Amino acid sequence: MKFWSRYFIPTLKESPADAEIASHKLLVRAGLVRKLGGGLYTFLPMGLRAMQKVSKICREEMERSGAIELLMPHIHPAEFWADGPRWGPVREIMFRVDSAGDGKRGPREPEFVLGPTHEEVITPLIKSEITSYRDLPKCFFQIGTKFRNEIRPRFGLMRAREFVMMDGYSFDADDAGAVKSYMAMKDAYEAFFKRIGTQAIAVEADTGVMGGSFSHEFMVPAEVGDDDLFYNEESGYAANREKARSAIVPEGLADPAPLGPTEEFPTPGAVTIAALEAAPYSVPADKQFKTLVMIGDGKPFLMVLRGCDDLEEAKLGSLGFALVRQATPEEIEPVMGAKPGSLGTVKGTIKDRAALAGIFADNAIRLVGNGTTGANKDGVHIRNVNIARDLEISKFGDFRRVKAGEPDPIGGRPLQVRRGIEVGHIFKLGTKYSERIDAGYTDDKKERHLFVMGCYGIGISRTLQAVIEQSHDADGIIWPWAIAPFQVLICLLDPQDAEATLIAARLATAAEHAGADVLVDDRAERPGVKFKDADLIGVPLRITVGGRGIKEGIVEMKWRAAKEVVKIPLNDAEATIGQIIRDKA
RNA sequence: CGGGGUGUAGCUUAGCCUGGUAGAGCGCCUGGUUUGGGACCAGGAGGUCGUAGGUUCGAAUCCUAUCGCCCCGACCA
Repeated sequence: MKFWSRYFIPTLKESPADAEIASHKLLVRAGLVRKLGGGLYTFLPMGLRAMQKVSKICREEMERSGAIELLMPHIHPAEFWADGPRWGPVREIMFRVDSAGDGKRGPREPEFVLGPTHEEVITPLIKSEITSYRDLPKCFFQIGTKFRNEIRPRFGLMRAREFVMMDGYSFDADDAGAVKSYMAMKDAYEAFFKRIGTQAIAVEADTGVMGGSFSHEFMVPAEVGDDDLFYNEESGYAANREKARSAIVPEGLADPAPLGPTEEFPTPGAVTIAALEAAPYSVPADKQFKTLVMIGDGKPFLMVLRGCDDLEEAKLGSLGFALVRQATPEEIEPVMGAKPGSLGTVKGTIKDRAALAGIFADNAIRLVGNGTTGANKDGVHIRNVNIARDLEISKFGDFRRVKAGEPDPIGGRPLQVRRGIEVGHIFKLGTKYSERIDAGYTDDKKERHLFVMGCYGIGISRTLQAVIEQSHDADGIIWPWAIAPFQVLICLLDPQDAEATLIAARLATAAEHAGADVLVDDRAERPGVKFKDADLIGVPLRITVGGRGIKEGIVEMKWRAAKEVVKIPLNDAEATIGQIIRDKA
């Protein structure tokens, strides 16, 4: 039980100028956090209480799934990272630590780094400690601070430089075991998000820098999210933008019959899809071939899409290039023979075909018959272009960005789209990390195998903010019961009145015995101030004890999420409130 | 890192264009009146106007540099 007058809940009437989104404003206004610097936040008592509850539930669900908690150092010797598979892409976000502190030691390469994640630390550990199949499978996790020098910290705790994360790592003897571990984590995640009272959707995701064979992101739907998720509730399909597919190309689609021979026609100045759609050309975007020149590991390649489609760059990962970017106009002309706007892939029109690493095409262009594309001569296009007869494609694949309303790949139902906040991610890594340092075990036939790994993360501090983003109104936070810093607020309107104070104390004790965390607002403030603050800090259950009610022989009970006030007779208020709390927990 | 914005009291900000004693609201302190949805009156404390140069008789205001912060992009829990 805490008394507000002796506790520390610095609430603010106005939002800080640097907060943009509702949850960020409320974190500060409700006295949960204060900013130290960009992406660096102090957790004030209320924020810490909420976060500790999130951590506790996370820990319980991880342990229930069989995972084992440990704690690894935040400071890593740099050699654990140097030359590893992720050193290139990840080093930019790693904080470097100079142990001497005088700038003289290791100025070129850091001696230590602050851990952004722990694959590089746990894999060597397990390599030396687990050598037999008898000790597998194992799944470890920890909950602690992570450091990432984000290029652009954003939205308070949403993308911070220092944040609290649960990270887990599974080690299995074979692929089937790894899939089992992965599914166990998926279940644990779902249980966790359910318990903290938030809606999180598991979506298929791109593996990105982590590598690995497949992964799911857990997204909290919110307008301010940084990712789009495509889903259909009936079919159960859900994927993020990078990964989302749609069934717009029917199975066994026959190529349309050619109308006639290809034919060049002049299109002076028409260098965009839109320009060709307009008069006098009037070629619909979905009858155009769009040819993009990309550079993969220094070598140009072509990507052909429908005019109406956009390239999803994350999907280029399947082509096997380490680094992909768009080509510059200067790079394009010598290869293609024309400037962007008149490019195409009709056989024989590319100036320097040998320079290309490949000509790739999105499956959806198979919907285009008798289409139009650039002639690789400035100001000239070609019509009546048909894929099989006229184009040279080295590989088809799914490279386009899906659009809302397209049929989902499972049942063909329309895809819906929402913004979401990524709060958790699970990866089936395979042997990427174990292979690098030869981490493995011996099986019952004395044969050596590599560990098959998985890794798992939940952004604890980010989840806290995502919950607020999802659960608030114009007056403040509406905490889910399970993670509220306090579940019950005894709003003592007359702290100078002995009778009221006594009643408040009795109710607070009863609530506490029933299992709730109780805050008593005993401040010498006017009722209006107390009610406004109560709404702002979002305590789920408010009990108001005041002179007016006492005269009437009642106290008032109000749920933060509800409108109506319930009057409870004084004589059995303790029992009633205790029962309500026990029912809730 | 590219583009845009912004820095004035603990917080929110006006003043800047057109240079001339730095102003308000909230919060805080004192006294009084109030007391069921952010009270009122009176008095008070609190500011090297981000920092460093420059222009000028004179700079919060104009110029240059620099730093911090915020927003959009690529990346992530």
